[in-house]
Amino acid sequence: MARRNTNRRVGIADVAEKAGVSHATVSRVMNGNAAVDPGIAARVRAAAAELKYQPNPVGRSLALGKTDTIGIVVPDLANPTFQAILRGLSIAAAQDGYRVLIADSSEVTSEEAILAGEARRRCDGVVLCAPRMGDAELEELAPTLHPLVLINRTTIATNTPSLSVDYGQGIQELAQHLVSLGHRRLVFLSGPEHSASNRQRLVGLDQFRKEHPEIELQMLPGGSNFDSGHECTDAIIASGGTGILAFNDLVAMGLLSGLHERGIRVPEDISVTGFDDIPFAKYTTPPLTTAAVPINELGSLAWRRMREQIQQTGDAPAQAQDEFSPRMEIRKSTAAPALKPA
Amino acid sequence: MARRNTNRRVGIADVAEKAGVSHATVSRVMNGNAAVDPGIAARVRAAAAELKYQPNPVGRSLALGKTDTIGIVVPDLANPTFQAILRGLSIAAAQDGYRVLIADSSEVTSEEAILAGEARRRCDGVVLCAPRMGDAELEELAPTLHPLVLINRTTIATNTPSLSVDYGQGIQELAQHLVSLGHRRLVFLSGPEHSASNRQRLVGLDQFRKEHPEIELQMLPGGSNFDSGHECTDAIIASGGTGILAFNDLVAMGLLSGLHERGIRVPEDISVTGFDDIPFAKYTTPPLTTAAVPINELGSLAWRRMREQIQQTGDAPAQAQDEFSPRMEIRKSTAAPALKPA
DNA sequence: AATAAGCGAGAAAGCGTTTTCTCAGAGGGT
DNA sequence: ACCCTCTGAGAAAACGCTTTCTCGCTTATT
Repeated sequence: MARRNTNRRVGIADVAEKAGVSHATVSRVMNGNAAVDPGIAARVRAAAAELKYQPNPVGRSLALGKTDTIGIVVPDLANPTFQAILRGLSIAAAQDGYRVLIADSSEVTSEEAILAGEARRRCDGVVLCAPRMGDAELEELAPTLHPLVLINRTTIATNTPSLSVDYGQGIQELAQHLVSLGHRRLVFLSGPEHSASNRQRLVGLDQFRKEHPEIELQMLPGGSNFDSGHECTDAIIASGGTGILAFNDLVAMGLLSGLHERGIRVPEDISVTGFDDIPFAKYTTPPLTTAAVPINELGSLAWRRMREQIQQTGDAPAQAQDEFSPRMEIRKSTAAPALKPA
Repeated sequence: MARRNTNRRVGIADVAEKAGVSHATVSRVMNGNAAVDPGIAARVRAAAAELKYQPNPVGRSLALGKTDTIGIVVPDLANPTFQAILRGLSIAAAQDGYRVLIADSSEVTSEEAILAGEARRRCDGVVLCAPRMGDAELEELAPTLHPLVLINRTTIATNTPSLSVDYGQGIQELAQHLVSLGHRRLVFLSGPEHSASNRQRLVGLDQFRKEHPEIELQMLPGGSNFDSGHECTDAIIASGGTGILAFNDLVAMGLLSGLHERGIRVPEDISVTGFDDIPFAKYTTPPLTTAAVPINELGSLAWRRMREQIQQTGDAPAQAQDEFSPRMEIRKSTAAPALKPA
């Protein structure tokens, strides 16, 4: 067996011995499950206090079949959006006595299922945040993860609660905003290939194209962070576009920085929009026009949906599908273009 | 006992039965600990694969006495500095097969010890990040947390590995920078009362005062986030200071925003400095002069120090005390004051 | 007063692993 | 041919807890 009971941490047996009762009774007192003689209960509590006894959560988890922990897997912990979700989730869960275990897939699609599975085995449930995996894989994985909440992704077959944002609508509104300012040549700096929210933006922009055939709209491959925005600077300049729709605020900020380095003024020469409205978006130079996603609510709502499943006594699921609409935040990074288009 | 073994997840017993061996043998095969007949091993592996067997980590943890998880407790998960540390820690730990459990004390000092204790019981070690608790309490708590790594805090009696930043030196350099620009009336917007790094800044500023008796240096109570910086705007204006040393970048950004609302120009009317150099500091309006802390290294180094303790076979500790010096980042939020002081 | 009912505490099983202990059988040495 | 050693697999204990089961004791009922 494992380590011999040399200088072991104080366990239930120690308390039982000190109080002169069986460990079953100690357990009963600590959990208040069954009726225990008040005198004995007091003796047990005194012994526990004196020994500073704290139940071992691992033993407890094994016996109870629950860990009071949920896992969250995110594609990139450096992204403020995911940080905010994590924070909201953690705080909400803590209020109900749950902890959160984190897993960062670092945008490595093939790792997601493994990380999620591992997390699920250690936890009572999993929040899968913006998974990059394919629909088929997700569909197959979802049931095995069961108390599962999806963020920025939905399943069809398996009825899993999900939280989503209407990125398609948001990007259309941003494009519309640029057009109404007078822009005629737009560029979309797309996000990670496997990002579902990126696909939603693309679908939204297709719709936009249909409604505005007169507007030129280019697509440029990008990424999801500062650096990818920064790296796109020259491609953006070469594109001749005057209204740039960045995949998110981070990309927009990287681009802002790159344009500044090249001496190109925003918004005088080029207008730039972000997406998400991360807390810093209003502090950029210039403050960023963006579509605000309620990132603070996302985390806490994810916990609520998770809790509903965990507490569920086993009957009707009634899985909620929550959808949020982004809210336009018009700031200083967008303005009418200086030159009339051809 | 707990739930009856109704439709249970597949366990080691199922694999054993399918392979026609005892579960002890299955365990041996899965862990490769003892010699097992190659034929039997193959049979076991086939059975495990067919049943998609994955060992239950909780049972494993109980038997092994380890969870392959470490905890981190931070005062505020909304702070990008702690987010960066968390991220660095998580990624580094993941590389060695460890996960991280998070606990956010929300700046409630009295919660820290409890959260840390709980985390320690569930995990193989704890990283205590910028704890706000008193020295006495920390000294007392440290041994009970044992595989422990401290960030922004040290212990004297108990020899615990710690990572610290020389905030005292950093704040002096920032003050010196303002003075060399011509500022004569400085204001320090102090941080959370119980923050050790705030105390270090105060000590550094005391030193600064001795070396520059001609400079007026006021202290104003503040906080550690956007809002506290924002709320201080009027007090800052009333102070008459021209060079403002904010507790950190977040406070500085809040102040920037407040000053902008009042129509006060930075750096023309007032110069502002931050601290930490969070990723967004270079994108503020104007870009923030600050003292850069190597936040990316902090997390990964914390893991290295933790791993050293976990792997330690029990002999000589040799606990490392790492100290970093902040690096000045002079940007656009500081400039020579417009008016000569009286 | 005798029996039923009820309360409460100990014994023991069970949660899912790992690991020691034990022992059967194979193989080699004398 | 016999005994000893060695390999390797099963039995069982251990990890630390919760909870069912069981049973002794007290109290109420007729």
